[in-house]
Amino acid sequence: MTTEIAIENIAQYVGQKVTIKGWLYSSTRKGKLLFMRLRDGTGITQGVAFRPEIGDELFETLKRLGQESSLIVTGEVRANDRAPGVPKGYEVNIESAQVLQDTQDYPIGLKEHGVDFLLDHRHLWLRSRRQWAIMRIRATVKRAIIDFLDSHGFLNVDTPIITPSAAEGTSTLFEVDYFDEKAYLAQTGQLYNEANIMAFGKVYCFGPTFRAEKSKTRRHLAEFWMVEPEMAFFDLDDLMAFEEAFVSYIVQTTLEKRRAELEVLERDVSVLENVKPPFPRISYDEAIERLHAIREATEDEELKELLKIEWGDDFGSPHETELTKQFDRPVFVYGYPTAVKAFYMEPWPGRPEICKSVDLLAPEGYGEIIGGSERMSDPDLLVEAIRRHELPMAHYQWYVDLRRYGSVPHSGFGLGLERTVAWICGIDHVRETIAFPRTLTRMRP
RNA sequence: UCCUCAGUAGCUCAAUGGCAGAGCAACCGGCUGUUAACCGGUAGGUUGUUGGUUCGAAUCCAACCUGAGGAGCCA
Repeated sequence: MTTEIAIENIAQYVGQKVTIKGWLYSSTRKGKLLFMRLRDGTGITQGVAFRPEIGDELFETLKRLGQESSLIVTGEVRANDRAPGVPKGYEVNIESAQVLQDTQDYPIGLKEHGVDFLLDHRHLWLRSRRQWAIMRIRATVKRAIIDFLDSHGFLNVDTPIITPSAAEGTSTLFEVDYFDEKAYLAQTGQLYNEANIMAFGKVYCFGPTFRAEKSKTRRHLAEFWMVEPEMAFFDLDDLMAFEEAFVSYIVQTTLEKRRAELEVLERDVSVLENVKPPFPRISYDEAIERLHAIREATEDEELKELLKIEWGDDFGSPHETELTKQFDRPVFVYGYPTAVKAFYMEPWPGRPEICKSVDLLAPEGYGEIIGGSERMSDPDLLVEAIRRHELPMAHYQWYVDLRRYGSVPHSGFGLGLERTVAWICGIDHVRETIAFPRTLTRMRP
């Protein structure tokens, strides 16, 4: 009588006979001894086959199995410090095995490969240890996001993906044919969220979003996931306090639940352990001063050139990177110039040239993971802003209505899932944080 | 759209004007503690494409194709 187990729970079965259904990840032969690393989707463990114990026939069969062959093995679990795996330190002494398919010529070896090759084989690449760890962490981050919001009085309300016009009037969007009318894939659900909060108080949408920008960097995807919470009766200070609690919860939950995966990725978790409130808050004005000082101090001529900035300019990626290097946790930058931000942000009282916006920049060069703001609540100012940005007023009539019927101060933000996961995992490209990335040059597999 | 870099065996790379090579993977054999093992052997090539320079081009030149990194824009 054997128990079918998941490898992630193997520690509970030391001394017991178990069955594992999975795939051969790699194997090493040593004469009469055969070490088989087996994966079942929940972890990796080592199967040990000893020729005199299992007989020549089965030993020969197992010895010749190719990488990624599918099989079912049965044997006793024992603890052994030398055994590798996730979790490590356990192995199964193979007594019997059933081969479902002997795979030969699996394309992805255990040695290093180039990005182009790996992306062409993404459907198989997902099976490798690092990718497996990243996707498990992504699922945990997603779960933490939903749990936090659901337990803080938020209602999950889905927003449309097909929209009639650019919500913010800035990005390039994917065009679709909507029954002979031009429509676009949504780049944000925010405007709809603003309608929803007036009905439900606090809401969030969480889904895929689309940008047709021809961006070709480690921080960009054409299709990515964004969670957008929106809150009625929330000002900019409330917003920052909420965001830091939210991000801290996500990071601490991941640390707690995905230690083994972070270890696979060789992530320095001490950096993540710092991610607790309060986060430093600096104004845009102060950020510009800091950047000028950094620029003065650097000897690097190239960096000096990249860091050129004047009040009123938006930050580029080099600016964000240098700025975040000064802190050991995410940093808020608030009060950006109105001119570089979207039309709907509330003006700063007494300083109309800046607005009540706030971005959260992740440390270690990961850049902006959250963009948010207090939204404009005065109907007349909003109409004026829509005109100033030359947006089609007819499309925004309903949005202005929200300020005509019971307008309240309200705020919200969007958090990019892939950038957040990349930062938590400590990996250098967002394309590895989603199962099938869509980039400027890749739509397959 | 612009800038930079790359393309050679299934994979990762070397060969910079003179016989196209190595490691891994594959195949054959050996080993009772492997961890991307190790040891011996076998097989594996239209050097991204087209044109040019040259006695001779993977190497130099031009155009193109493909990919990567970055800028801009953004999460």
